Amino acid sequence: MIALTDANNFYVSCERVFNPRLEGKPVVVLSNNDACVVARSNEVKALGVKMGTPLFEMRWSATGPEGPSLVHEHQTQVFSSNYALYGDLSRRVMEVLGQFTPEVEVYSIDEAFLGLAGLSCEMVAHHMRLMVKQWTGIPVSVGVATTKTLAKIANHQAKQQGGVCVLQEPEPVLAQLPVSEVWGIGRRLTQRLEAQGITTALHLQQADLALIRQLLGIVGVRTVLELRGVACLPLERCPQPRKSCGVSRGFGRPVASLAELKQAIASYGATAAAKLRRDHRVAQSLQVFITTNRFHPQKPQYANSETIGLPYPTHDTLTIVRAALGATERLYRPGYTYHKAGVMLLDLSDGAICQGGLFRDETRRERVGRLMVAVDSLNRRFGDGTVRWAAAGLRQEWKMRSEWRSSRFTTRWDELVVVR
DNA sequence: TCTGGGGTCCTAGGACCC
DNA sequence: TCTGGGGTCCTAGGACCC
Repeated sequence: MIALTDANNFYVSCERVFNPRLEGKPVVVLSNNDACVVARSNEVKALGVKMGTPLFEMRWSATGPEGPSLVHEHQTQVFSSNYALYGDLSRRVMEVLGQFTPEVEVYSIDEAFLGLAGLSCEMVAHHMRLMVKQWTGIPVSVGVATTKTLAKIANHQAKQQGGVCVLQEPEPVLAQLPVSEVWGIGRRLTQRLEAQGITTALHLQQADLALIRQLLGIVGVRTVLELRGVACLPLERCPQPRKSCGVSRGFGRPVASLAELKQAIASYGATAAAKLRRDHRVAQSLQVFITTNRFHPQKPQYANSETIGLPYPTHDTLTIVRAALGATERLYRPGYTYHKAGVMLLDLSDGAICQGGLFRDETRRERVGRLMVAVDSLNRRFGDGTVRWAAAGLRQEWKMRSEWRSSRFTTRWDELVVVR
């Protein structure tokens, strides 16, 4: 049997751990740039606010721009996202789960698959829920079934039944479940299936495999088999090393000048390079993209990207940022207001395996390597941003909005919770 | 005024090889 | 008259997930 644990309204729950006054109140957490709702407390879900709703729409009202604001009328508590906090609490939740079995696959920031072979499912599921809540403050739901896809559905059930569901006989549940709720069936595939009269998970489970192969490809066939209890997706205990690593952001205000665009790209490139070093990976190429705001079609639109090969696989900020800035100069067109930009590092490989370059300056490589180690350790010890790159600018007026971020209670000495 | 970010996998088509 | 078959690699686009 496989369990899927999934935290309830995870980001909202993280905020409540350090601010119990939020309990029972409507709470939302916003995406980057304070743009969209990405986590909702049950109270907010009950108000009919959809996942992904832009904040400005919530500030209008449920009925349109003229009505009373959902935020004000219901005293909704609004938070900017605080990934330092959520990431750390996620790590703690996973650590607790790891005490029940070594068979843990961390699937996302708030979900894990667990192999329960040889364990008493019902008992373990309840115990896990209790321990995670007691030791981290985070409420989780646990679904158990014979395959990952069915465990997802069991978890969906658990959320409506007090937190635990062991799915022995899936069929009655599948009959009630819209096909769009099945893991792996998104918006487009739902349309394709519905056109064939396949509207419930049970229809999908019983569909003809040849038809599914044609309609949804090999991935869809796996989904159908998984619904039938044939495991096609193994538990992945060791995360596969990343193949790409990107950093992109929308700007806090429109950016028109090349100088500011280059600051942003330098900043994102430096962040991406630091991630690479943390993972002990190196990149062989990179891509830079810039774009105007597609939500303002009446304004002139421009979006473009450039992919560049690096002279040798590297994770050094100087090489990466220099290459990214060169691309930015070639991509830039005056006369537009830019809204978003990003740097993606591609063709990643293991940094421990280093292919020397025929014309590579080994002395410089070693010196730059030592510089990176120094910068990383200072930032690790004293907090991100302690040492920054001048190319990223000092004032950074383009920086994303983050007006309502709570403290980083668990990862910054100067932001510890205060008890009066 | 205000509309997220970071990933993965699969497929089809083109270029190229023998 | 008649123009193969089998394979790899790369890329872009489309789909999905949280």
